[in-house]
Amino acid sequence: MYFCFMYSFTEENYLKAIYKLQEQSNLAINTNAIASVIQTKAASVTDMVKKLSEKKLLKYEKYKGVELTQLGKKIAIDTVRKHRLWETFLHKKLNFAWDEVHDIAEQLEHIHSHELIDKLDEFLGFPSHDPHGDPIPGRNGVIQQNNFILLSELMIGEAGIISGVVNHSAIFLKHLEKNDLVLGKKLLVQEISAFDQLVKVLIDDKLQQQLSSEVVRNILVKKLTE
Amino acid sequence: MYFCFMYSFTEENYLKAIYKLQEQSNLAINTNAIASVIQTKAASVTDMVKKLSEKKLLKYEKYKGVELTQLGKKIAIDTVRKHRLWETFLHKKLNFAWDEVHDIAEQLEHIHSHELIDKLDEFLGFPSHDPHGDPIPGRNGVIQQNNFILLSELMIGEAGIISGVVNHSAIFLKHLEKNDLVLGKKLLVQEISAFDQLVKVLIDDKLQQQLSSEVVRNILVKKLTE
DNA sequence: ACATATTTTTAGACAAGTCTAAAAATATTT
DNA sequence: AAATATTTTTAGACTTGTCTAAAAATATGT
Repeated sequence: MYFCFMYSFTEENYLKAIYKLQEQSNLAINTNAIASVIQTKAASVTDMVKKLSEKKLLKYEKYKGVELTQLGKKIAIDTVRKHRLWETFLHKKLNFAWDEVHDIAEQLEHIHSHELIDKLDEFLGFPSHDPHGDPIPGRNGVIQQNNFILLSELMIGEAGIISGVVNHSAIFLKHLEKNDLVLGKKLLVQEISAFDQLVKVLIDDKLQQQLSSEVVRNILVKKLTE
Repeated sequence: MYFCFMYSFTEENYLKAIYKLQEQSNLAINTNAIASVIQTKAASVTDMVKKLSEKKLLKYEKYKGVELTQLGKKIAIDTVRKHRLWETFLHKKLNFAWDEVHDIAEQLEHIHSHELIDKLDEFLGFPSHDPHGDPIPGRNGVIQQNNFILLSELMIGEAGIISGVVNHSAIFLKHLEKNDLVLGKKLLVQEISAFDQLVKVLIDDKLQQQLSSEVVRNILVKKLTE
């Protein structure tokens, strides 16, 4: 069992941001990248990173970038778990739209109580994914990896179930919702225009629709194999 | 509609504390009283009270004490509303015991989202009271006053329904729960010892029990009139 | 390899909120 | 009404987290 200190709102946000960057690529994580995720300045990141390093939450070498320690990663994943469970609560129980849950969950994820989050998990029926299709880490910190692929990777004649999104912005999510492109829908790729790359899909074997390449590059599907 | 600034965690706590003191008595609210509720020092209270005064949340005259403005009172009541709704959620939906909900609700009450709190209210079925029997302010800020009386005020032969508590400490609440003295139970006063003031009550027409004067002075009941 | 551009860090300042210790005001006692 | 006790405020310092502007280090172009 790791020592259960209490980390601040800000510390948790830095750890979450660094974790996110670490998952996204194997490149060294530099100050500017963190600053852009956190919406702050590089100088502030340097200060904070030094403090986190002293607390053994990450390894930091001047001018070389940072890397989370086991402990830092555990806190980050814990915060992601809380975020995604709260998002699920807001969507499933309080009927918030999937584009409205993120900002409120950003606040809720910093409530400190292991018991609370475990009881919330149970109340929600131990959900495996949040409203955007992202996997919810277990209380042991294990994240079940998705094997979703981009809708843009499907060939003509192939089908998939909408299972997640790459772009999480409210404007994109609202756009999908308006076009009936929500989690669980079945999509069959019928045609890809050689001229403008528009993709003609059949939604749930009923409705035909044209999707822009911007859209198909941001939808994740579980490929159906007949 | 009042101007919807964002108040800090700390500001909300000060306003809540002052509101609580204002409800408890009509005496001027002095720095030390606030310090003791907030668990801080009088000097810190002076500093904060000046800032709140500049923000028009309260009226402050040096050495004379403070008084909430309309706006300050509105924020305070709003915070109480959030606190009690979250307590209700934790108890009713997540099955926390009534002595466990306070500390978590102290954190949750500072989440900023009117939409969240209104949807939570709806999800809970617009509850009128929290798990300790305290009334939940409406979204308009109106608090329905209870007409509960102390169990110690009942005469021999009179009966009441347990409807609230005066002492909110976890140790007292745990004690009540262990003795089956929870909200909704019917109590009939059968005997009051002239010697040691122990009160013999009949719980739900079944179980007889002796209650200390410390206990009967901290239970609120709705008097039953036959 | 040298000059230039970019990134990162340092230095010093600021805001919120807290503290201790001392000074000022108020309250109480005689 | 003077002396004492209590309460409240001020002054200056500290912490967390942020910022700007300048300095130092690293990366890039030719």
